[in-house]
Amino acid sequence: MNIVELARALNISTATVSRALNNRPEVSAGTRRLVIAKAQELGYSPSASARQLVSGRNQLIRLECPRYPNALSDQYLLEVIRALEEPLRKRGYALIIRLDVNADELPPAGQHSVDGIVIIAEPGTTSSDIDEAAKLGELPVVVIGPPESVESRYASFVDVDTLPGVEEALNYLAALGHRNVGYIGSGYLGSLVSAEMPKLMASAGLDWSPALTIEAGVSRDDGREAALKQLSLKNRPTAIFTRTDVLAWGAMEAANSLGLEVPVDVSIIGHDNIKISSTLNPPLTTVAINITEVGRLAAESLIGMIEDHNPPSKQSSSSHLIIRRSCAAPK
Amino acid sequence: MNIVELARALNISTATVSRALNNRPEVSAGTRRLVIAKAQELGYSPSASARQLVSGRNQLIRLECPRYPNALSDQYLLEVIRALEEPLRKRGYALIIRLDVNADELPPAGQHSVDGIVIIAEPGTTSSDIDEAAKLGELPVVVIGPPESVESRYASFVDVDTLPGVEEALNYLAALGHRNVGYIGSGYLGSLVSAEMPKLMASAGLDWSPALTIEAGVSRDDGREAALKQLSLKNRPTAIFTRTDVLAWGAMEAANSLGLEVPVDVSIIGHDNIKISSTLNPPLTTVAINITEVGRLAAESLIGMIEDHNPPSKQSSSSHLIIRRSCAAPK
DNA sequence: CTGTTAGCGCATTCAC
DNA sequence: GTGAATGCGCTAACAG
Repeated sequence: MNIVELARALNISTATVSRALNNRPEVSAGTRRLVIAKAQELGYSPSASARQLVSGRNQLIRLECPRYPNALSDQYLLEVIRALEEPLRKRGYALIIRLDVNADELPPAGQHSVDGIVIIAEPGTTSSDIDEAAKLGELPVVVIGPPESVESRYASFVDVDTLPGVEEALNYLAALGHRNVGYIGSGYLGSLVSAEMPKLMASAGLDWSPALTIEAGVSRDDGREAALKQLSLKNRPTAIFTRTDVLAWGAMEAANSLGLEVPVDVSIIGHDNIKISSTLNPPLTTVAINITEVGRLAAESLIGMIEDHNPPSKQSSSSHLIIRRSCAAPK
Repeated sequence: MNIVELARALNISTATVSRALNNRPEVSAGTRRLVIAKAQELGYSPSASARQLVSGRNQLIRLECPRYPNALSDQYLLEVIRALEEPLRKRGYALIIRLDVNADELPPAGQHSVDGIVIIAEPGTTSSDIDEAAKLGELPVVVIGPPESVESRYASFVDVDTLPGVEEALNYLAALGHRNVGYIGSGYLGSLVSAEMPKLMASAGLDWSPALTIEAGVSRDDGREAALKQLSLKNRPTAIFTRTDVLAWGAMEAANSLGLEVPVDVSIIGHDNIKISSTLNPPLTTVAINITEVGRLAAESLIGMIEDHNPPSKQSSSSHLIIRRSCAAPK
């Protein structure tokens, strides 16, 4: 069933059918109703490729994901995929997934053409990666969660403004009576949170010290090792804030292995509110980012760039503290 | 840069260019080299939609994933995606992801046309779902991990032959000296493993009893509850075999909460070898399925159906036991 | 082995 | 407000 058959069944021209189906203003309401009804009746569905051939668009979005090093980041990745896929699908776009992208294996041919690209940034993502993907503005691109240093005039950015949630977390710790709080970072170069930590801790009324700051990495093991170091200090922290829930999980294990009970002996706060965090023992108090919102913002800005030629934008999705049971007043 | 410009730059016809680029036999080797070199030089990449319009193919594969209920199944899902995407990409196919498919929201229009479909089966998948997706044989379909009862003449199937690994696991338990072994199933209706369990246990020399068999579900909580029941029995099992690692994880928690130490007081064997299983405490002995192989088999059979019109096939990827530290001789 | 040509299904001019 | 005609880039027949 193609547009010609549809038009013939209606005794009108293909041009009118096309206009009716594409919500063009130059068609009478009556004709449009007829066309739509008949299309439904006959089960007509337009050929994406023919449309693309003539219009240049193909309703395809590519998602580029870096290789993350461990299980839980994978889960986070899947949530992002979900959060993106749904709004895009509702707008008629399909998501092509490209996992584990390596710059070295990009056969310029063989690339499917797409209407836009979503790039999930990783620590190694650079500004020129972005510019290249955007082909200097020819192709709409939105970047999710870029490192601070990454910029591009050609792409939209959706980042996660973690600061409000982090502030909330530190204030909460201070309110519980903590002073001596450790920080375990994820090792992102130039991470805003890490950079701001001294200031943030100070304004929450906490003591910050370099000895209690470790840029660990992203895995549970990284978190465990870092926490092990901090908790073995003679002036050990009464609470630990970690840059990710995965690190927090590792920190919990470290505490347990040292015979310390969470939250009685040490409080732990994570960041990301990944699914598993509520099932840890004890359930992890954590800074929640709204991944669904991230996906929605990314999808909307991308569609805006594609359909309305919106200029690149910068948006943030915010964060807040979710209090569960991994924090208590210090002994 | 399109095929016409490329042809003009070479002073040959577009037909020859097309043939050279598509590895057709009717082209001289010299011409082919020239064409390929020039194409690279000029950065020519063919338009997928133009190609699809005339050839009917578009090098697109759709992956349909059901909504899984918990975090770890998500991780398993992502591994499958990885395992599929890589071989497909190498063959020039792109993967469209469709998450959380619900039968109720399939607008027949708006579906992107694809060359083939991969369906990850869930407990609720039925034979007619498959037939429908395959459009009675018009569209190549491969189903990964179907429930036993699902069949279709129109689709290929890749399932995970878990039996060898399960046998290995039970024999291992028997060799350690266990007799009284609990089984926690995932609740799949008509699951082969569950159905075969009495026989499998018997042939391993273990005692099977209905009281020690629970079809729990898929979540960690399900596993914990089921194990709690089994371990509270007065004649409690000295070992538990679970249908998934997630269930095993829950079972470990149950044991711990009862003051039982794994593996000293109770041995636990899981199934799936998901990433996290090696990081549990103790590291989980488990039956490993080869997800990468599953993805490869699925990709290959799908491409075979598409490109060589192979008939639907049935394949299995096998399994084997990975011994870590969650099992010991019974006290 | 290579060239010529005819569409694939659609959106879009330009007429009317 | 509608119809006729054109061409997007490519592959497949058919000729040579």
